[in-house]
Amino acid sequence: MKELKISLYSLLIQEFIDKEPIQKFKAGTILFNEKETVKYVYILVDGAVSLGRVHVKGKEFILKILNGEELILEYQIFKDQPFYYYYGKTFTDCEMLLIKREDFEEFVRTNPAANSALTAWLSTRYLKAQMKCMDLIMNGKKGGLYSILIRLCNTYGVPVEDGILIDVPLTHQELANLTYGTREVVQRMLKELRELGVVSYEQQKLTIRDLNYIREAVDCQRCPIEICGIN
Amino acid sequence: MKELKISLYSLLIQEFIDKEPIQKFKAGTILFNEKETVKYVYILVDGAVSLGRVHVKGKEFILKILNGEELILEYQIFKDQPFYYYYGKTFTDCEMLLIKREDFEEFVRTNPAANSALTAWLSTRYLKAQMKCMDLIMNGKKGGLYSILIRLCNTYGVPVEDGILIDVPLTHQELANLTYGTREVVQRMLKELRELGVVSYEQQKLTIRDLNYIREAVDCQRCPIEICGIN
DNA sequence: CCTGTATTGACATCATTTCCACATTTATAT
DNA sequence: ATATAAATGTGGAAATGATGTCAATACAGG
Repeated sequence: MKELKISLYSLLIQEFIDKEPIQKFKAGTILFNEKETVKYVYILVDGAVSLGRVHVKGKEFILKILNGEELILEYQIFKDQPFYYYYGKTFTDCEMLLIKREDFEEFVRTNPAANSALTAWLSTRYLKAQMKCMDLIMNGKKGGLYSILIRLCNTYGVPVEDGILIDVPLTHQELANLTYGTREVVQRMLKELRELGVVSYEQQKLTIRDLNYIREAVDCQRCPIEICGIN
Repeated sequence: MKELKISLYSLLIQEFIDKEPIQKFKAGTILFNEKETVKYVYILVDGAVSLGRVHVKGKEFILKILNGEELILEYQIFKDQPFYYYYGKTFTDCEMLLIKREDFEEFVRTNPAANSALTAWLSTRYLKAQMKCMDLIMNGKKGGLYSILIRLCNTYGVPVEDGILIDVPLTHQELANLTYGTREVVQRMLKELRELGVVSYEQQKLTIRDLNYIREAVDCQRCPIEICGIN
C-alpha cells in the first residue's frame, strides 16, 4: 500500500511539477470551506493540513490531519459542480501544488496507472476514515483520545530514547478537537497518563513512553500503519 | 452520481451475470468477519446487508446498511492478502452475486470505464461515510438518532399519505446500534417524537410525519441524497 | 523588562447517557 | 391454546462528559 501511495503521489508530481509552481501557505490559511465549489486538487509537498467542521454552537471537530507528501482529494470526483463538505486549512506552514480540478480529472481519466493507483488509495482512505470514526464513537472520550494518540504515533511518531515523540506541536484544545471533546477532559486524561508515566508533554509535544499501556486500554487491534493514522 | 452508481452496478452485472449464479441468503447470515481474508466481492441484487463491529464488552455498532442494487467492497483493493476490518451480515433475506476478488480486480484493471466509475463511487462513499460519522460524533445521541432517521428516509423512505414510511423493520435495539447508543435512550427519544406527532411506529416500521422538525433539530444541511444515506 | 495573550491546571456544577431492574406487550412455535 | 422468546416501556442510581470560572504559567512583541 505504501508503494501505491508513493506511486500515486509520484505519478502526480511527475505529471504536474513542471506545469504548476509550488506555492507556500502560512499556518492557519483556509484552503476551502464547506459548500464551496471545488476548484483545485491540492498536492501537499510539505507541512500539514487539517480537515473538519464547526458545529453551529461553535465547537470544532478535526476530522483528520494530512501531512507530508500527500494528496488532498475530498470531493466527489467526476461529478459536475462538486463542492466541499468540510473545511480544509493549513495546520502548519505548507508547500503545495494546486492543480485545477479539471486537469486532475483529465489526467486520471486518461492514465490507467494513475486511475488504478487512485482507486487503491481511495479504498484505503475509505477504510481508514471509517475505522477512525468507529474508534471515536465506540470508546468514549478516554478511548477516543487514546486512539488518537496511537494514530499520532503512527503518522508523526519519531523514536527517541524514552519512547515515541509525536513531532508536531499540539495544544490540549487541538487534541480535544480531534475527539470532539473538551480541553478540560483532555487535560485530566493527559495528567493521569503523565502521572502513570505513560506520556510526557513538553513544548506542546507529546512523547509516548508506554504505547502498550494505551493500546491495551483501548483493545487496539494493531492494524497496519496504512489503516491506522490521523490522516 | 446516481447515474454513475447505476452505471457501475450495471457494468458489473453485464460482466458477471452469466459467469456466476445468483445466490440466496437468509437474514442474519454472516458474510465475513473482521480479520478474515477477502475472497469475494459481493454484488447485492436484492435485500439488505449490515456492516459493523462488536466492542469487546459486547455492544454492537452498525456502521451502515447497504440495500438494493449495490456493491459491497469494503477492503483495500489491489492489495495482497487483503482482509476485512469489520463484519458483514445479511440484515434481511438477500440475493447476491459472489465474484472472486481476483476476477473483480482484473475486470477493473482492464476496463477503464469500470475503473472510472469505481473511482467516482469510492470518492462518494468516502465522503458519505465521513459525513455520517461526523453527525454521530458531533450531535450527541439525540442528534445522532435524528441524523440516522433522516438517512433512513433517504435510503428507505417511501412517501405515504401521512409522511415518509421507512420501509424496513427496525427494532429499537437496531436503531440504538446504528448510533452506538442504548435501547432505553432510543425508546425514550422515539416516545418523545411520537408524542410530538413527529413520528409513528407500527410493526417495527417508522413513519416520519414531520421530517422538517427533525432536520431543524440537527441543523441538517440538506446534503444531496447520494451523500446522506445509511449506506 | 513589561504587558497582553495563549495555554495549562484545577475545581464545582450541570447535563447527558449508561446501566440495572423489572413490568408489559407482542410475536413465534409447539 | 399455551408456552416461550423477543421486543417495548419505565424508573432510578451511577458514570461520564460538558460548562463555567479562576488562578498560574509560558510566551511574544514592543
